[in-house]
Amino acid sequence: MNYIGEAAPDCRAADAIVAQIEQRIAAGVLVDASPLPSERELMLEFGASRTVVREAITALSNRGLIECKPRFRPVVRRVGYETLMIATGPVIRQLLNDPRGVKSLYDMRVFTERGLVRDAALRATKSDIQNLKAALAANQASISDSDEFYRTDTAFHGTLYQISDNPVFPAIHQGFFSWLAPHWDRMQRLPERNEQNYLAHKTIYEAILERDPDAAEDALIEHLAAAWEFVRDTFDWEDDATR
Amino acid sequence: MNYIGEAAPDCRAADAIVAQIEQRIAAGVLVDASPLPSERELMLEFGASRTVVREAITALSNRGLIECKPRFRPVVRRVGYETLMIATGPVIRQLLNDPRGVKSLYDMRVFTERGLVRDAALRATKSDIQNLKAALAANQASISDSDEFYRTDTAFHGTLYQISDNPVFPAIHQGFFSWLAPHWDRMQRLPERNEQNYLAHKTIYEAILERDPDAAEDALIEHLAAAWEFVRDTFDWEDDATR
DNA sequence: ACGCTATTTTTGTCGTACTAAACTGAGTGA
DNA sequence: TCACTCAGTTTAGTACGACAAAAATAGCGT
Repeated sequence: MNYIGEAAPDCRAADAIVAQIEQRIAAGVLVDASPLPSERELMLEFGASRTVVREAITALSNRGLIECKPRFRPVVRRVGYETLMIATGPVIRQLLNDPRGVKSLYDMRVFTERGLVRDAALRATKSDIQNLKAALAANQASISDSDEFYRTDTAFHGTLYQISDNPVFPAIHQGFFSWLAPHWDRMQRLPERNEQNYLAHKTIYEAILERDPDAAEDALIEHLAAAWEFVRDTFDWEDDATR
Repeated sequence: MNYIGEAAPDCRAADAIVAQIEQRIAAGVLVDASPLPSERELMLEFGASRTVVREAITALSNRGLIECKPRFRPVVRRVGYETLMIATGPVIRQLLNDPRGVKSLYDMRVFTERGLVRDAALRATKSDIQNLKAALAANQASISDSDEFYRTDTAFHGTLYQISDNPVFPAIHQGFFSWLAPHWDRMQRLPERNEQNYLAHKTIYEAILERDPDAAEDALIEHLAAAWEFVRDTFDWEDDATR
């Protein structure tokens, strides 16, 4: 069995072109945000037919390395960790068709944030804490406006993802947010629930302030468990534990 | 701004076909491991040219929803969490061109396993512990055979990923393993290092046995930090902190 | 120098054709 | 009867040409 991300020994002509272009993007020959050469140029350059060139382009597009607007030139996009989320998007959407997929993903989120708040409690800098405080204040200020509260809620959690200096985390936050959003949009939002969530955030914040990772983790678990109860009702899962 | 995993209002004909086929796979009309209809059939069915059909097929292939061997019929593959890793593979490879990418990913692994060992210490069942014990024994038995040790080492960590009942974790383990493997292959392996790693595994195991999450986490951190020191040397990073 | 229009590219899609490989079934031999 | 071989058929991979529509560009007029 091969590795997961492998390429079989190139049998398709397009794969070779894909590899070449990938390399050029990595090497910086093709600069970020600049358009790809036209298909004809690529044909000449690689000595392939337009069919193959176009196939390569779609492949690169699906991999998230270039951005293809319908009738425009493809644009090179230097890969960042957001690109990961683009590539995973379609698959995730498939997985979320099954409510269990939503649960699994949500559990992943809980797992991640548990680790994050622990780390925050242990290693948050002054500036981190200031950011958290600001996010919390914004959160409190918007309790009565459910839409705005949703945004500041997300932002508060996002701040947690930024405390770690690992650039992967903000991308993951973006991913969780956009994947789970459709399900959260269906949840009814009420000021009293907002209040409850705000208080949970506050508890987490204070635990971080007191450098108490266990308390922070417990508060987060309780917070997200409560939130899950709100969301689970929006599913029309027919409780088919069989399938 | 759109969601991350969205599809723009279909302007490309292929996208419509992709969506249709995606839906059929999700609905179970196209069964797992069964071949896709031939391109001609799809042409007739969707009233599109072969070009478009083929484009849709490559897209599905890149998304990991079907498996395309060079001259064979594409095979439907019901998406699981491994599919995620397939989709992310190419992007990850790009990110790993930069040593900082390797570091970020490795840190993600450390972060993940820290949470996993904590959970294991708190919630591992008898059967989990038995699995860990077996993995540890296999690990010990292969200290002198570096190749075999590498396998059992990976398996030991993999056991940690399986303790959580979340199916995402085993997939993540597969991902970490295959992405980081190329770098680890370059690391020289010596029996004494194997011994050292085995002892670290044993410490982790014992901490889990004693239901001590902090000790387990600390042992894991130390273990992976030491392993990182071994790997970092294999990079030819010119210490360009500028870029 | 600026805005509008006409011309040229370029992309998206279609059709056809040809090659080589995989699939199918009939026929042959043990 | 079964397995095996070999031709014929189907299909994927690739190439070439064509055309409409949209974008990019050049040219024109003011």
